[in-house]
Amino acid sequence: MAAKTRKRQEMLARPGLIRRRNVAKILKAAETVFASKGFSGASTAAIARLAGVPKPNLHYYFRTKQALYEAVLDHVLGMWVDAMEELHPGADPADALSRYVARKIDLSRRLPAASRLWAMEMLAGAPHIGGFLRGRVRELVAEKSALIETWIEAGRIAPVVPAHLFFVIWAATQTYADFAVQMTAVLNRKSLDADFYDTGRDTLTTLIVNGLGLKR
Amino acid sequence: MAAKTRKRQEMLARPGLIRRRNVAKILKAAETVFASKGFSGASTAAIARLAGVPKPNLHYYFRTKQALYEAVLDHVLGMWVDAMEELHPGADPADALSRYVARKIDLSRRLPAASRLWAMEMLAGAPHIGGFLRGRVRELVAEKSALIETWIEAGRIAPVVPAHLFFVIWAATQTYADFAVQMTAVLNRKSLDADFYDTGRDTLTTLIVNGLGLKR
DNA sequence: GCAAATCCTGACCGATTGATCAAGATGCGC
DNA sequence: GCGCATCTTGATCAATCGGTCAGGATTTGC
Repeated sequence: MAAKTRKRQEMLARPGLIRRRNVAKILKAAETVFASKGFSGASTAAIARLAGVPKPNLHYYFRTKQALYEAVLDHVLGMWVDAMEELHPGADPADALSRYVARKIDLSRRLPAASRLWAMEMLAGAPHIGGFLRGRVRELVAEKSALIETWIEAGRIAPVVPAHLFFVIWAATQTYADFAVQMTAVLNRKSLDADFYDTGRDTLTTLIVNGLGLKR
Repeated sequence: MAAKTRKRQEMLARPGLIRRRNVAKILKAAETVFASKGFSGASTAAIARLAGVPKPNLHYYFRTKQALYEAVLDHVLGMWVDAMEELHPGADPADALSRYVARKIDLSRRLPAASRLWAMEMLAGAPHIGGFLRGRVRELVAEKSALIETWIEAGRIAPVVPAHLFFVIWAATQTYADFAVQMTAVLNRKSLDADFYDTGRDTLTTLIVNGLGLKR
């Protein structure tokens, strides 16, 4: 039964050195272009140019612009969700929140395009990930909100509406990727170094930890 | 010398009831479309359709897409800058910061498209407002940062890097416009009512005021 | 009420869009 | 090194893009 020849779609997904290298190049370029121009504003020609491949070659690996976009999104959504696992039962509230903030800001520094693509999707009205938001993310937020509530009931942190706490954390960490251009412009810097992000992390952590009545 | 007929450009800027009404319709539609699709992704046809005017009519009032975009931006940039005036010497730190947060969140509720357009510009790399950021905004931030510093030196608020405090405030207030779609999806709500924004305002205000060692 | 200025719009333009295809080039299993 | 699968690419497609224009309709100033 282990057929020698599989279906077309599966074959296209099979390893193959050339394939993997080209797909990686295209995905990376696509993430950058989609993140700065949005889905409608991005052109497959621009992506192909940045990836260093002819346009028909891009369509050889990804049939449609939509398929390419969804492939890029998959990667981004995964990382976004995974980061929330820093908040888990048994962790010390101040520790867990600090770790989550640190991890989110680290993502903003190392992979800013991912954060920007997420933001771009939201600005566009989340037309491609509505189901994901109403499914996986909603469950995740419900679960983590319940955890925060237990901390509050146990008197370990000050009362707060968990969802809004998350909104603040998400916004204030992702801003270090999404609004990096504004930061460099306003501060008159050529680029943002590690110290800069560390200061951001410390500022936000202090506000949250002190704000929730915790001591560091 | 007060010529009866002025230059073409000035005449085009003259009042006129029909003109004002149509320009307003187009600007409003343009703000919405640019905010969700970005400059490159927005089509003049889509803007004209939403505004309820034929496409050539749109080009009658705004020669180019670029000119229309800049007209929309003007409006947005002005509001963004004005809000910062809540932070002024002589104000009580807790009061001033609370007011600024409240005003910014109020903007996010009442005029979300403006905030989204600002965010869209940043994601695109601020290609149209780089000069504005490095000029007016940089001055403004320097001025307000100096004010924060005086509060710190006077022992009225805990030490903090002013710029990063601003980054947190900007992000956590604008997120109520930029990421509203995510919020409705995650919380399973059809729309976000006034109570929702008030809770957000209170959450953020508490975090900042407590976080900076102030009592409410 | 009559000009002149303003406003409106169908038709149209070249450029760019996402996507396709045939045919050739290259890589790889055996 | 043969043969098949994979990869590459120039040429090309219809659709949409931003923008123009002529000329008719309407408003406005006097």
